[in-house]
Amino acid sequence: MMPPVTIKDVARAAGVSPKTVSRVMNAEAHVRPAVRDHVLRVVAELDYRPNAYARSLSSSRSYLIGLFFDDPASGYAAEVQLGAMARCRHHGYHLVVERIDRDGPETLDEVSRTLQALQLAGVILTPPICDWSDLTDLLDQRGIPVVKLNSSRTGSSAAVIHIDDYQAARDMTDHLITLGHRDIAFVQGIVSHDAAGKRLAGFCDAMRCAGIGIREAWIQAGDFSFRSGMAAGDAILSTNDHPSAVFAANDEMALGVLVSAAHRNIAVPKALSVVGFDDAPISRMAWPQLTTIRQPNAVLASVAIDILADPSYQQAGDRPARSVQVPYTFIGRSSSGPA
Amino acid sequence: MMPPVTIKDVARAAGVSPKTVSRVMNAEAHVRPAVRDHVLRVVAELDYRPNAYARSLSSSRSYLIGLFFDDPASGYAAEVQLGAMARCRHHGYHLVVERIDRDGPETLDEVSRTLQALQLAGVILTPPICDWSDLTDLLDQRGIPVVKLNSSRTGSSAAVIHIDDYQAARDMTDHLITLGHRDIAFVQGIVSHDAAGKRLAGFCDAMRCAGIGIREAWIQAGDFSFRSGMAAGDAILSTNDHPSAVFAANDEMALGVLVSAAHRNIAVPKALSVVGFDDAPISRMAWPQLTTIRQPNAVLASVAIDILADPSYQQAGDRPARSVQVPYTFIGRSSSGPA
DNA sequence: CTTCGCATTGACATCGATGTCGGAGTTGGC
DNA sequence: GCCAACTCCGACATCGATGTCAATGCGAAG
Repeated sequence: MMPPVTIKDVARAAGVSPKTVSRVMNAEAHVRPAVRDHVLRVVAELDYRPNAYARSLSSSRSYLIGLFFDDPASGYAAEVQLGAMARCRHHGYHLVVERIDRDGPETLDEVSRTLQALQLAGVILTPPICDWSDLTDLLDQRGIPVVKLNSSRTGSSAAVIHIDDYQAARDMTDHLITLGHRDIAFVQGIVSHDAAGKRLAGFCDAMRCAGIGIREAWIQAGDFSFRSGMAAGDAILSTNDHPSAVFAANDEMALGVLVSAAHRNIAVPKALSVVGFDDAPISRMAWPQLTTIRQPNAVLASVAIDILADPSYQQAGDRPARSVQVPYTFIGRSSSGPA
Repeated sequence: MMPPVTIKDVARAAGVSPKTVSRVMNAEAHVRPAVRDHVLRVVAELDYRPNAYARSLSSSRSYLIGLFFDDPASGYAAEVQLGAMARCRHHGYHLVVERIDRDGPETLDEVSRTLQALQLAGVILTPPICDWSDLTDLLDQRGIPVVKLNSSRTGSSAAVIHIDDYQAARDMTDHLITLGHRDIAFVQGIVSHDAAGKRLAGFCDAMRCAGIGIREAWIQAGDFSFRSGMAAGDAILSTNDHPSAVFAANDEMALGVLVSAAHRNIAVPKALSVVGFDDAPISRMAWPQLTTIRQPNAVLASVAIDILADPSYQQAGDRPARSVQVPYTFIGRSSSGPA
């Protein structure tokens, strides 16, 4: 438990000034290769690690990136976190995770406090809070770089990273149509989410292009939760002429539909095909396993970190409005079958 | 995007010295109530928030607490995080989440770098890494306060927080026995986990106390994963004289058993009772819903934060070896029924 | 009325790094 | 052979807070 090694210790041991050590640590130009190597050797020898606080204080940069969630208890959040963490480490950043409760009375104040206290180098916003304008305004106003995941709504100066939800939903719908289904129900997510809207649109357009009518009663509301999926399933499956397939806008709701079907002894996929979206871990724990769309959330998060860690993106002012689209994958499993 | 308000600004506006403002912000003694109130008013007016980096640098305290995970993608991790975050906010701390890959070649080095760079005020360790001695040694050596969750192994100077896994497993086993089951199988977790061992012991003792023999083949290995639960289910249920109940050491594995049973058209709970442990979110998404033991992970995490935030616990040296036990709850749902 | 003690306050150094700037040494073009 | 330009490096101030310590003011004790 000796006091940590400081830059002065290194400087003394290497016979140079602290400033030179600093230059070496930051890979700046104008250091003779011989000196650089020598310093690096001493650094390795003493196992010197610059103090992030001191660095931040003097350079007014930060080595902390914020990851803001509304619901950190979802598999989605976990996946994003994993991807972000791995990439952070690569860039020498660390991840500060905060729960943002949109309905909490003091949430904005808390965020404000966090921002000023930690001077975050950037923030990653996930749905649904990425579309909360009070929050994005606050971040903009402080000039903090922001990347939004799973939302293609640019609006503010934030970068956005997403998959092509619209096309993915079309693909999935086409999958069902190709299997011979014509009576297809859809369980919506929270319609104010950008992605949820795109998924619904993809479904509708696929149906329209195939010349299949959409029955009003078969478009059910939902909020991405298991419970709402079950309720939707109950509504859809309660009559005798239920559809032959249900497309839920995410896996949790699909699971709800699955349970609702089990409740009624409707065999899946024999009497009913159920498909989801996201490829959440639970989609493999269901019975039968869910056909779904793999949304590579960890990859989305890595890309977000890459953007935030990019020095050219750190400058305040006019950040380029970037929009990155990441490819998705169709995952065929056993919950869908021929009509 | 004006520069942030500093302590000097407040001092000037209030007509006092920065030091006095500092005293007020830290609730130190020796400030006249009138002055204190006045300063607080100015602080509120200017919306001043002390810079955490500067604070840490000068006081060599830290406002960051580390939360270390092996597998951040589990529901368990999410729950812990939520509890920890809420409590951190209450104490004015922030949570830095790091994934610790025990098998990664440079993991210890990474951790070491993080520790020195961030000077964490404390670290929360979750299973299984809470029992990784190389890691705990590293933390001890740096004098960083540690709290371990879900492990009652004290060993080092760390505090431990856990439920009574042994008694909970006995309760659950008694529940099955009371329902009339005598042929009961058990799916183990990773035996090196402290909690997993306790759960097995609880099961065995409950059986022994009831005078019921344990069949060797019905104690199956597992690693807490869904997949391993399914494999265990396959092994247990493949013969015609399968047990009438299966107790899995966590919910994910119980779900695996459930799927294995569905695969064989064994009706649950009619022909087979399946119970789990943890009350993970998925336990409610299963069909039928799982009977389980609620382990209040968020509460465990809050307690951990309370301990770490306790100033008396911050001092290096001889920390009291604390061990806190938190109550669990039996949750009866529909996956278990009379034999 | 003096003196001691305590509560209150501020001046100044400090934490560990980086920004600025200027000086010394080198190169190169004329 | 001289001046410009450039490379390399260190002295010093600075970031925004807190620790230390001395100065001040006040009431109570002598």
